[in-house]
Amino acid sequence: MPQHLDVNPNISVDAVIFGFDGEQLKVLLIEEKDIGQGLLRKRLPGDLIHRGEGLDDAANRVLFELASLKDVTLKQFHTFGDPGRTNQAKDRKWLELYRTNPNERVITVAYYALVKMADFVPNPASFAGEALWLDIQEVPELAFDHNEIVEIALWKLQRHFELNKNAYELLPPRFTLNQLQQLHEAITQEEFDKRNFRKKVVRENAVEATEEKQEGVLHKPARLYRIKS
Amino acid sequence: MPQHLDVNPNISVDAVIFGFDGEQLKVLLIEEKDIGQGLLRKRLPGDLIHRGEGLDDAANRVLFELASLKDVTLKQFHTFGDPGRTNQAKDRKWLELYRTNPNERVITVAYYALVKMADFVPNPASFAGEALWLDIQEVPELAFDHNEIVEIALWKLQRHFELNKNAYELLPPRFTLNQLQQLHEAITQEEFDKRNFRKKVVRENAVEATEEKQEGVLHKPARLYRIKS
DNA sequence: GAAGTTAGTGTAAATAATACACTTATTAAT
DNA sequence: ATTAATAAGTGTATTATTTACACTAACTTC
Repeated sequence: MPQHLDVNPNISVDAVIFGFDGEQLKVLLIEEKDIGQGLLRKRLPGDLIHRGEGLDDAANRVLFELASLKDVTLKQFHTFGDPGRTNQAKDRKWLELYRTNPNERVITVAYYALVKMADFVPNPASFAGEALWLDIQEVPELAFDHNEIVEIALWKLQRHFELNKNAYELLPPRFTLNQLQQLHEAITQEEFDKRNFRKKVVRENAVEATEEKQEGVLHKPARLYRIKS
Repeated sequence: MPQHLDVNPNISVDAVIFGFDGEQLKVLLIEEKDIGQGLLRKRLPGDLIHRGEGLDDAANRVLFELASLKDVTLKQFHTFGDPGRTNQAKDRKWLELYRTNPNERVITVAYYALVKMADFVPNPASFAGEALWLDIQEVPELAFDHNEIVEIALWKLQRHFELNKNAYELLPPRFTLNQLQQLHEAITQEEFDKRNFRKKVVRENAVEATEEKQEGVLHKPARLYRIKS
């Protein structure tokens, strides 16, 4: 992470990117390269903002730089500003290595987004390390307060998911109603009745059936649906 | 507004405080003293944060300093960080007078809260100016991007009002069902049917009738209710 | 053709939402 | 005392939404 001269040392942005692999809700993390200091930790994609850079712009820039993701609809959901949030012992070494002033207090404006996992092309040659998807259930200890940020992002996502029609971001262009249901279940952490779920989908009138069917499955193939334009 | 040495010049907090007078939703604004420079403008209560001060703490401090309000449940709702948000011509003079570095870019973390208007004791002797309630419909042009901040605060309030059971913050300890209805109408900007509204209130089971009645009204007096403990 | 697997479908009951009009209790004026 | 004015308080029928629940159909592999 090169240090720009025109960086604002007190303000960063972080992004919690959710993906869905058909079964589990995933979150995109950056695993830093081991630079021979016993430093190998995972964190959210994020960085200090530049002077004169808008917050949304910074979030989009960072996401592109660290994960080659573009044109993602990011939603700002909370700003984390506890004065001790970057003062834990586990983060000390990293700060000393990468920050010109490791004691500077940093607040971070956090965003979340839903993306189709297929849109994400991992970029292992990045200077910052490797980006990877992890199951939301299996997120290890992260840098700084990033575990808390993920938790709150998930909570906000669950809270706003019904209203938020861009849920389809997470699905391929053609999908089965079961995939749609599994997505809802993965996000809300609830189970729904198949028939009732389908009734609701029909009522909401946002998807339409195609003539296509699943192929290569070892059971009755499901009809494929798409989003109504 | 005295300038502390230990201020963070890039980060502020602002608070949108909603009150209800029985008819209209109000917002609490600070009207600055005319210091003989043709400067007499209204703004939200807010200020730069101190170094090492948490965001929530800063919001509570500012609210106490500017409006003597204490123990208010503040909800952080958005962070405004457009690089041009403090660069409008209308704000130039003020920045030059009050800020050691008027060109510094400032992001602001915004909070909102609902308060009983009776809890607010105006504090006209404040160095910063006078605090006053204005109808949400009649908010004039404010400093910086504060009109936008009020608008978004209102939108969030409307969005989260149903869920948010602390609506009763805005009512006196004993209230009529009509007052409760008017409050809902003031916030949602919709009208409800009296009978249906009462049915819903009964279903939600959050209030109970007392033996007391309104006094001194020139019509059938309404029964007074209170929040169930 | 049998076994295994997921797809796909309907109905009844309970709850919630909506639309709508008259009587009652109080005060002020005569 | 009577009346006028005002907001309080109350019920019912209709429609929409939510919930609970079990069997047959289509495809693959052996």
